[in-house]
Amino acid sequence: MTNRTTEEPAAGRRMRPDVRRSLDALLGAAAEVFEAEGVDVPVRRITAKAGVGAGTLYRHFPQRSDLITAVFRNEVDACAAEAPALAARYEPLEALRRWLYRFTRFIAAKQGLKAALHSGDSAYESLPGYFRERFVPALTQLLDAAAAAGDIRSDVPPYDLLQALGSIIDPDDPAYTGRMVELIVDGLRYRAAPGA
Amino acid sequence: MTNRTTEEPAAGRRMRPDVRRSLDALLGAAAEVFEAEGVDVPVRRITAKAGVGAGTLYRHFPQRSDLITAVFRNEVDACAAEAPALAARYEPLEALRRWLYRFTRFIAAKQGLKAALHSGDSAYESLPGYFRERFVPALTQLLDAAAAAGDIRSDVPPYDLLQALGSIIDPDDPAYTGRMVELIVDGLRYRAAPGA
DNA sequence: AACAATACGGAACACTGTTCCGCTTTTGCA
DNA sequence: TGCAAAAGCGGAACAGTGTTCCGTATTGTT
Repeated sequence: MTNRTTEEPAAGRRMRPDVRRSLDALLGAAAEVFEAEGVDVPVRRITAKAGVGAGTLYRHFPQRSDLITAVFRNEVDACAAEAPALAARYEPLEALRRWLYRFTRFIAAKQGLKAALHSGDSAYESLPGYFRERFVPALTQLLDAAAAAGDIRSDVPPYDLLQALGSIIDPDDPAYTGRMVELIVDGLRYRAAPGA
Repeated sequence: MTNRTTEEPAAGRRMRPDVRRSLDALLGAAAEVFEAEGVDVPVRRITAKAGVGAGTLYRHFPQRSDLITAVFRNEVDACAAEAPALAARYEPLEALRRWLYRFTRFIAAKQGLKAALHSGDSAYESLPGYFRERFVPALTQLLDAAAAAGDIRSDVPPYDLLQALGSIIDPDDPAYTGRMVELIVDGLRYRAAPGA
């Protein structure tokens, strides 16, 4: 895997080769280190692995969260993209349930990501924005379909659910996480408008 | 308020007066600083306010969480103690709902406490233990009563609920928090065993 | 080939939590 | 009461963090 960065050459200008090298090295190193040790890893470990100075990292990623979103962008998109696929293959309620599981597994797999999302630390400020932007439309589609089918209520804001599930998730206890997904789905079903 | 520490003189021995002085100063300073700036405040701020050295703090509270539990002990107990009171005054389901609100408000009021509870940081290890020990019995009573009345299902572990609510709470958005409490209560009602 | 613009590396800084130790206070005992 | 031993104290010192800054190296342009 050549690991080319997806970063756009700002304003049409070609990217300097040394910039591309550092960027690729940083993203590659960060991906490996995040996977192994979580997103809370010290910056020095990333720069060392990338063979790059601290200044280089901060010029490209002024906020820590910029690096994280860059690293996880593809996987976030993939998770969001599964919503339409599930909606096509399953009944509305079942599609919703499956995607919620998929979502929890995604967050749980990224060590420390959950804490970063909800830390309130200003270094992670831009992180929820990207997640919201991608996941809300995906979930909205599933909720609308299930509500139209009369399976669930329609007055719960999608972002509420993402926020709530994203907080609840315990990466070390998938069984507990699963029980809570079911409990919340049941909560959605409690006041379903019958028929469609 | 004289702010005498509640710490027991270990093994019956009387407490040295200088120990009592440092302990009281630390607990008083920590309480004020936690209130104003949250539990994540640097230790130096606490020791400075208490007029005490760092060594003194660490001898009395080897873990950061020891200081936090000591400071919040009374309030935790007060919150737990409201469960029986509510159970006596309201219908089972209403008592449960009210206590859950009370619980969320308690956690939300303590800046940074929520993050500390779920941070996974070893410095906060002993924190969930105390909370669990106090809150689980309180909540169990309410859940059992509501289940016996046929209002809610009976297969949800109390600690699951505490954990889930404790994570969901957003101190800056009480409305959202309230919606989630209601959603979870509805989830509990969805599979209620009818009658009692 | 020479120059300007850009980016690089890593030392330096500021701020954490935590440990360690010389000194002071208190206690127990004669 | 006087005095040695024990216990506790304060704060300097250490280690590890994120972040900035700047002299040097690389690249694009003429």
